[in-house]
Amino acid sequence: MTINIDKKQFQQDLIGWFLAEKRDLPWRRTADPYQIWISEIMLQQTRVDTVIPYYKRFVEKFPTLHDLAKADEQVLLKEWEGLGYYSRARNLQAGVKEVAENYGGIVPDNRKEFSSLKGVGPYTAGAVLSIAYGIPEHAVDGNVMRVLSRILLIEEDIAKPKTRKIFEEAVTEIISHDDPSSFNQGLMELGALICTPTSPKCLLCPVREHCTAFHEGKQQDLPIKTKAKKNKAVQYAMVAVKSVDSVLMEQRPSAGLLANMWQFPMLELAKEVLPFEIEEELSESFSGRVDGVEKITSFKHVFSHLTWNVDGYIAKGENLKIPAHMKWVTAAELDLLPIAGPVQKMKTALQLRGDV
DNA sequence: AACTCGGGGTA
DNA sequence: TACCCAGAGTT
Repeated sequence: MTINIDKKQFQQDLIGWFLAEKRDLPWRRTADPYQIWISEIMLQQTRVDTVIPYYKRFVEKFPTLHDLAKADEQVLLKEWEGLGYYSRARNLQAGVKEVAENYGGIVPDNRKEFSSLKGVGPYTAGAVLSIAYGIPEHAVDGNVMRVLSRILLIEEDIAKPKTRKIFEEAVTEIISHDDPSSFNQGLMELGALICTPTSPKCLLCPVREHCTAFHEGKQQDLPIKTKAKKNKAVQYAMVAVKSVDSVLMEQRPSAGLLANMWQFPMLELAKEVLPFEIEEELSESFSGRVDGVEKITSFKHVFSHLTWNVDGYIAKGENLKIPAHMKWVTAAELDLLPIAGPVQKMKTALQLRGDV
């Protein structure tokens, strides 16, 4: 594509603004490629304000690459609990382990090697390489596509995968080779603070004079993005089966939604059911006796692509034959298991009743 | 290319 | 509600 801006002047205006106005974020206080890597993984599809406390706890718990490489996965997932997209945590550890074993513990400083690691895609590779190593690599995220779609008046649909390549080529063309880190971060900072999705603050924009959309009054119409399809709903029963001093928990499969996270045993339901039907279903699946089933709560949990409608039950179980992915835990042990949002809602309901 | 994968802030 | 967020992996 043809780029009709004054590159040098644009770089100077953008970087000058960034250096003067950048937010004081915890990952901007380190030069450690490992810690910058962590921040970029956490920031995927996740807001800065959400990440900050997780990042601080995480680097305190796993200060070096080797600390994370040797960490227990349950402990790792517990640190990630509530942040979402849990495969990020497991992929990050897989990548870190590979660096420890195959790269002498040194994070690779080139795109080919670094982006071969688990969880490191085109954006994260460019972000870490430019920020940690000062290498002029593109780092195109949602902010960058929005900002550049306006500045360069790019009207391709940013929801389409191949559109990202257009922006990568554009960044490669205009990136500063003197300060690639500030250039890439400047584009993202601009997207976060000034060139926002709705109501961009053009009158405060340091690169307004370079912006084609602003000159043509089209900043509100960009970027072009087609709509995502909406999600589906699924009905579940979530059952806290209690014995004398423990409750039954099950671990989810190692792949798919909430992989390896724990939950109270769940039954997918075709329709609304009565408590005695829950009782029959559970007694049969455990070849034992489950009784006293009582509904204690009901809630909805919305994921990005599906919705869980959950009825929460409590029950008593004796002499159950439980499968390998389940175990009985005490209240103290329960607090150590990584659980996702819907399970946390159930746990809270149980705690309010004094049941766990 | 389309789908999967969380959770929360915001208009 | 619907959209968006410092995206990547799988199919």
